[in-house]
Amino acid sequence: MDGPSDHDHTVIINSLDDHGEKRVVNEMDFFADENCSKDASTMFQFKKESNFDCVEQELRLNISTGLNLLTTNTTASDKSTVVNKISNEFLVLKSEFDRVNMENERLRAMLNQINSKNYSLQMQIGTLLQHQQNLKGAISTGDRKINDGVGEEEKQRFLVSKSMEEKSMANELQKNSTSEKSPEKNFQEWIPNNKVPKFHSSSKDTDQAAEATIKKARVSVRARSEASIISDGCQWRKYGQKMAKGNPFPRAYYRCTMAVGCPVRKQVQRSIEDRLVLITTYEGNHNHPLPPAAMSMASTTSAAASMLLSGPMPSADGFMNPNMLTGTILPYSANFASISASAPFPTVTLDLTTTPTTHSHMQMLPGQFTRDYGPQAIAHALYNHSRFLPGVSDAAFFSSESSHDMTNAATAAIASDPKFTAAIAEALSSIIGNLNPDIGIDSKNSPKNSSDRNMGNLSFAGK
DNA sequence: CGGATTTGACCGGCGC
DNA sequence: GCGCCGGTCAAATCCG
Repeated sequence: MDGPSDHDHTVIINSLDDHGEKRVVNEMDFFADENCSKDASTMFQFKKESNFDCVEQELRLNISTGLNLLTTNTTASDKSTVVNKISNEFLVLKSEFDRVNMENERLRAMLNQINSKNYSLQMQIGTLLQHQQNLKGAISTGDRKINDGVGEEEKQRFLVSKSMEEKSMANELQKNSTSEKSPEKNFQEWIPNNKVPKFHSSSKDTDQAAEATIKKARVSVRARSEASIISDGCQWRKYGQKMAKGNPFPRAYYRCTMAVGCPVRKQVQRSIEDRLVLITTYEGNHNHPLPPAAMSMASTTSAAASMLLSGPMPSADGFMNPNMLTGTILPYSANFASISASAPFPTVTLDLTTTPTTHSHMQMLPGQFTRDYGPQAIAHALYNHSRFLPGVSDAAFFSSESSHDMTNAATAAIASDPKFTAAIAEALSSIIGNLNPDIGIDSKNSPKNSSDRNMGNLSFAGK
C-alpha cells in the first residue's frame, strides 16, 4: 500500500453569493499532477490561467450581482466607483498572485539546483572517502613493506606523498563543489555504496563501530496522515506487522524494494497520543539512485541522521539539560526535531505535525537522554533554520496544512528551504571537517553567509 | 500467474 | 534458564 496518499490536496476558493453566503467557486487540486506532489516549489503552482479565469469570471459575476442590488438606491457614478474599486482590488490581487507564482517558479529553480548540487557533492564525498579507504589500504601495505626493512627516511617520504595525495583529492573536492552537474547526469553517475559515508578514522575497529552506528542510527518522522503510510517517493514492501508494547496500533515493517538488496527499512506506527499522527522510522542507507520524488524525504532524513552522528560524544557530565537547550539556545518551544539516545539506537525525530505558526523549531522532549551535539551540528543548524524559515516555506506549509497529508509538503518545504540546506551544510561540513581537516570544506561558504545565499557551495543529499 | 500482503513461527538480545 | 519483546522470515493468502 505505497501509493500516494488518498487525501485531497485541494484548496477551496470561496466567494459570497447574492445572499452573502459562502459558496465554492473552484477547487484547486495542487497535486493533480503526480510530479507536482513531490515538489515543494510547485506546491503553490495553481492551475494558473484556467483557475484564475474562473475566479475572474466569478468575480465579475459578483460585481454584476452587486450592481443589481445597488440599483435601487444608488446612482450611476456610485456604480462606476464600486466597479472601479472592485476591479482595482482584483487587479491588485491578481498582480500579487502573479508575483507569488513567479516566486514559486524561482524557488523551484532553486530546488532543482540544490538537488543537483546534492547529487554532485554526495558523489564526490563518496568517491573521496572511497579513495581514502584505498589509500589506507595502500598505507598499511606500505607500512608492512617499510617494516620489512626500508629505512626511516623512505618511510617518511611514503607517508608524506600519501598525505599530499589526500590533500590533492580534498582540493579537487573543494574545487568541484562549485561546479554544476545536471541531476540526470549525476543520477546516472551515482555510485552505489558510495552513499554510505565511510568516515576516516584511526583504526579498523572504530571504522566498524562507526559503520554499525550509522546503520543503527534512525530517523523518525512524525507526520499527520490518515493513510496507513506516507508517500515518500520510494517503493516499499511490507514484510511484517507486530503489536508493539504500549501502543494499541500495530507497527508495520517495510523494506525498500527499489533495488535488490537495498538495506533500508522503515517502521510505520500510529502515535499513541494522536492517532492521526503517523510515525515513520527510517533505518539504513539506500544502495541505489533515488528518484527525484524521493530526494526530499531522503535528504532530510539522511541529513538528520548525519547530524545525529556528527557531534562529539557527551562532554564532561555526558548529559545536556534539555530545558537549558530549549531555554537558551533555542528560543522557541514548538516541535521540529528531537534527538534521543535513550532508545537502543540513536534516533532523530523530525516532527512535521506542527502548525504553520509553530513549525520549524526544535524541542528536546522531557525525560529524554540528550547528547550534546555541539553548536555546529544540531543546535546551530536547526536554530538557524528556526530563525530563517518563516517566509518562503510558509506557503508550502500553509497549503499542506490545508490538506491532511503534511508529509510531502513539509519535507519538501524543509528540503527546499535554502536556509535549512545551509544549516545542514554547516552540519555536514563540521562532520567532514572534524574527521579530516584537510578536506577543508569551508562552512563560511555556506549559503547563509555567501552573497548567493540560496545557491550555496555545499548542500546535502543523503541515502 | 506473479507480485504484494498477511500472519504465525522463529530468532536473538536483554533483564531477572 | 526462562520469559518478554522487537524484529524478521516464510508459507499462505490475496489481488490485479
